[in-house]
Amino acid sequence: MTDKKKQILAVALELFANDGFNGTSTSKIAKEAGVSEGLIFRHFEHKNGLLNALVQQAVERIRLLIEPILIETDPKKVIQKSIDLPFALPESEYPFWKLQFKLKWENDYEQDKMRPFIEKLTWAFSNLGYIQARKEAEVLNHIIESISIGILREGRKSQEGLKEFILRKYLK
Amino acid sequence: MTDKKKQILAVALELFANDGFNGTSTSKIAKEAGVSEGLIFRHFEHKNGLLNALVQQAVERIRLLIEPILIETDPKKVIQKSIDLPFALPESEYPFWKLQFKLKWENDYEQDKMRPFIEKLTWAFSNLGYIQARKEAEVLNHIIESISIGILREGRKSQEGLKEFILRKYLK
DNA sequence: GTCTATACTGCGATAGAC
DNA sequence: GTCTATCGCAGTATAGAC
Repeated sequence: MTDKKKQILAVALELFANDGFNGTSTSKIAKEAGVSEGLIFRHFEHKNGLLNALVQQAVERIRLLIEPILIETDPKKVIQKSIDLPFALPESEYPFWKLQFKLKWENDYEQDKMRPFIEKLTWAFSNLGYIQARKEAEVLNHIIESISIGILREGRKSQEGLKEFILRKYLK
Repeated sequence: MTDKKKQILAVALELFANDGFNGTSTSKIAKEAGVSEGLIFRHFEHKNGLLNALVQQAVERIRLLIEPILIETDPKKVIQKSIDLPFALPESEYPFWKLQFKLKWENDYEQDKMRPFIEKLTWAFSNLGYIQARKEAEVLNHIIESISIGILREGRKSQEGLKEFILRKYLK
């Protein structure tokens, strides 16, 4: 992957996240990336190719993000790390995750990338003696998702107070 | 409001929810609504006027939706009705709420329409003896938001099992 | 640079309500 | 006879994909 290609993707990501796919023109991407518009089509064929590449990246990034949780063997740590997840996102990656959350509303977006994460949470709750471990996991996953959305939309600070509160709720 | 005007709004809602604002052309709206394109502009001035009208409707619908909760005087019923909220949405209104959730990602969308709802939840938890009533309310609000999203994306059934579970969690 | 899509305008015409 | 809601369609200007 050449530098210019990376640069195009980075700019496309930022613009798609802010203005939406249809709200972003290829010419604007080219200008902001400091490349000719033609180069975009050389690398990605059509505008949609840009989006596809970005979605592909998402699969890998999600995997990396939840991997430390999946290999954790202490159930309490699983839960603690899970709650920490949205707060640990580097701010530089906010546009990336913003785009993913927006894309979830598109009909052809493959859902369920978080399935193994929920399984692991279920395992953790089960291990801690919760009867309805699966539901407990789903609820916590809901909380984490919604907090993530809050952070991406209004910044980490808007949610920070909740972290300790939830940790205590689950790990007392 | 004439029938055709209503029809235009209904179609615009559906298309905006599915294909996004920028992804929907006024000519397509006109065709699907069975009206001339000119009529759209006669009634709404510009394409954005359509969106404004839809957002205006949202304010009112949200008010109607949470009103029964706001006037409730029994704290347990407040919580019970709140949890029931996303499950009680008529399926015919799903596109409407879908659009609202999508719009939340736009920069100029006025957030915080749910503020009074959170206040009421806080009041309820406070009344039930919870120490950190405010945080408790925020967490439940997160759960309800995320469940709503799940229902809008994957249907009511995908979340139904959680309802009883959460009710019991909070009202036992 | 080319070509298409799209927001928006303008206007003549019709049919029904009062 | 006027007013209002509508149609149908020609036309302009611009943006945007390629």
